[in-house]
Amino acid sequence: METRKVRVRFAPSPTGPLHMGGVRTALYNYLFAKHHGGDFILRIEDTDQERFVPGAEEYIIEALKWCGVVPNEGVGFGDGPDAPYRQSERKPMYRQYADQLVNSGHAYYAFDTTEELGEMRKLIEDAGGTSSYNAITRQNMKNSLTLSEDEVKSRIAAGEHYVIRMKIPRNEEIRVKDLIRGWVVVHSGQMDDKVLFKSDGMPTYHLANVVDDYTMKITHVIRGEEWLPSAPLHVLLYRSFGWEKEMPEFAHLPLLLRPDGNGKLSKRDGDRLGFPVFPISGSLLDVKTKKPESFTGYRESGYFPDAFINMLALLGWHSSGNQELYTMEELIKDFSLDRVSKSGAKFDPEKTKWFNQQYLKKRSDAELAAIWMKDLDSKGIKASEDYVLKAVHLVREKAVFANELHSLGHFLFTAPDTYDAEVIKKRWNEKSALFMSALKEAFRGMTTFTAAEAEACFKQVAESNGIKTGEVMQLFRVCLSGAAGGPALFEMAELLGKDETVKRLETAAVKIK
RNA sequence: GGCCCGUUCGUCUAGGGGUUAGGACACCAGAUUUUCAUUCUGGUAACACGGGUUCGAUUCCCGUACGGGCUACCA
Repeated sequence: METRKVRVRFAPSPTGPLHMGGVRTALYNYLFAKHHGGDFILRIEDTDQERFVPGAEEYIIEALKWCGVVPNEGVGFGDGPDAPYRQSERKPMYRQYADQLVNSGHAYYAFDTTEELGEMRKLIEDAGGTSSYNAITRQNMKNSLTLSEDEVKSRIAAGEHYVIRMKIPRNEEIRVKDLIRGWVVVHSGQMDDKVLFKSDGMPTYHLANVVDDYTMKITHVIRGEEWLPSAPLHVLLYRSFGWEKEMPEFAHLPLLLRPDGNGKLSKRDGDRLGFPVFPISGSLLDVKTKKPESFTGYRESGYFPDAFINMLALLGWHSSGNQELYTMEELIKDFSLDRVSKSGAKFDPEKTKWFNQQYLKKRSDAELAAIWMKDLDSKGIKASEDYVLKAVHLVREKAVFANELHSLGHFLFTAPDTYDAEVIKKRWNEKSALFMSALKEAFRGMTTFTAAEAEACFKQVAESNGIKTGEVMQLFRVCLSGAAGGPALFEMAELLGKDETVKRLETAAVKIK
């Protein structure tokens, strides 16, 4: 029965940085589209010029690119048959649809001022009523249902501000079929006459979203659960337009919740608990205060995009098996909306780190070396590719993030200037100092200096000095690296090379007192 | 307040009328490792509650509680 080509859209509004919940919505749309060989469209919903944030759109585009969730049509990704994809650029087309609804009796003009609306709401609230502008209350307001045709005309002619409201039927059950939750039924008496067309000449989300989805031939609307309450209105809109046959299917995704306590995940939680909430770092004006606010991203925190995506995919969706690690191809192959959970998912920063670690393990030495090399460059440290490659090999197993490679192995490039005080206090004495001196001389005399040879030499010197290797092993490590822990000791010595090892032992003998 | 949605280990989840309720993160213990990390092995830990339906409910139904979302000329 469903023969149309699958077309889905991600439709954020440019009011700030796209947060990870939005990325997940985009991802699920993308996976669904690709799974069905369909189209994934990016549409920018900028019908509210008050809340427009410069740069937000660019941020959204860059974020999607970094994540590899790439639309095949839409703002920033090339035009398709339904361009433009920015609602502000589609402005001229909405009015006719609003008029169509007025003419067919599904909508009406309303002239009430903000003050009048406020008064009405207060009255209803005091009386213990529920919804505000509805089949009952609209009879007492200033609109084309209560005013004479002539007065409506003259008000409009006089340039009075007005909006167009949906005329919600008085007594009907509105049924929405949600692919994740099943049928959701709402009584029209509980809905209110939402504004469809604003006095500034722009449509509201409700009108624009339905008109665009219809004209763009969207087959499935996959969006956050916060839209579920307005879904009945959208169904009514399709019906009023006579577009029921073309109405897309709906799927409302469970929300991403904060790790501790309850509630929707927000920027604040990230700041407070120390994890990124956004895909990439940046600074944009706050939609409310209009002041610049900077924020940290997964990219800058050292996460791999595929790890980030893998984690996000599993926050609200799971296949039937026990698989946790998925490539994008596997996600596309396995994804289905009927396996999306109904309940909100608390975000777990710890598991996100684990995902990154898994992906780091999959990276080759060369890939990690390239990242470390950049880091070294920025610090003005010169090193050969071959050397960095070997350094990666030594420290990679300790890393969760590629950007911590340097802190894990900085001593492979720069000699230590401080030494672990605890180890020195415990192990540095006359006897061990003597040993280090003997070791240094023994090393100096070696012609080749492999890890195995260095280790054999170390043991021999220990034996001839009547000292147990356990007593001086860690001390040797501290002399070389300054740190009590680190990579395999003799491997490290081999990489540093004989000369550097001897030199560091000399320096240590002088510096440690 | 009203409406809507939800509820399996601390967290993400699998499962489904009869199961030792499975996996993963985290945590704990042991093994390996000169250290740390890795790896391996093992362990603690869950069907919100109350009624039904049923021979039997964690699974189906209804309530309750709790949680969340929405309730703008915002999306």
